[in-house]
Amino acid sequence: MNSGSSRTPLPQKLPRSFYARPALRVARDLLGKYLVRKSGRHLLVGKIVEVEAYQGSLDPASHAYRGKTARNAVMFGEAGYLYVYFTYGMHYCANVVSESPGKAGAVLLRALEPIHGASQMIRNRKRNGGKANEALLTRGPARLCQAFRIERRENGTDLLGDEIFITEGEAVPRSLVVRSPRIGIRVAKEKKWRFSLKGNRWVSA
DNA sequence: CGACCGATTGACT
DNA sequence: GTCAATCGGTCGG
Repeated sequence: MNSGSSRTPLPQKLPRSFYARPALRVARDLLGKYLVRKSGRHLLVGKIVEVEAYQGSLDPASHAYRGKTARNAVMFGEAGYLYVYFTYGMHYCANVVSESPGKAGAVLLRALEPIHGASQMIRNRKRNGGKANEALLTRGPARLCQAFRIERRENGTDLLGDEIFITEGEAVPRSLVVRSPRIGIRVAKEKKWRFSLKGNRWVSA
C-alpha cells in the first residue's frame, strides 16, 4: 500500500466496507478520520471534526428524497464515492456516499481541522476569492471545499482512488462525540443527525 | 417557460 | 442580528 520511498507513510485508506453502512453509523465513525487530497506535489490533510448524515428516501432534507436525478445520481451508486453539489449559485459542498446502491445515504463534510498543507489551503481559498481568515479555513462545508479545491469535477470521485481519500486518523472516545440537529435545513429539524467533536475550535457552530 | 429557493458565506445596519 | 450574491434544480402553469 505504501509506495516504497515514503518516509512518513499515511495510514491505510478506509475500505469500501466502511462506507457501505447506514449513514448515521458512517457519520459518527468519520469523526477523527483524515481527509486526504493529493494533487501534484501538494498534500492536503484535514481531520474530520463535524459531519451530518442524510438518509436518502427516508429523509425529507436529503437531495435524494424525491428519487434519482442527474444531479444526485452519485448518491444512488456504490458507497465510498464523493457526492459534490453546487448551491446558492456559488458554493460547493462535499458528501461521502454511504449505504448500499439504491439507498442513497450520504454524509456531509461540514468542518475539518487542518493537519497538513494549511498554507496551500490558504492559497486555494484566496484563489477562489475567499478571505484570508485562517480561523475559518476549513470551518463550514463550502469553505472546506474551497480549501481542498473540491468543485464540480470532483463529483463522483472514488474515495478508494489515489486523488481524494480518507484514512484512519485519531481515535475518538464516545465522550467527545456531540449529536445535534443539522444546520441550515427547513425540514426534519428535530433529527439529531449532526455529529461533531466536543470543544474542537474548527467545528462550525 | 417563469418563479421560487437552497445541506452557505461574507458584508454590514 | 439582517441581508445580498448568484445560478441550477425543481415545480407549477
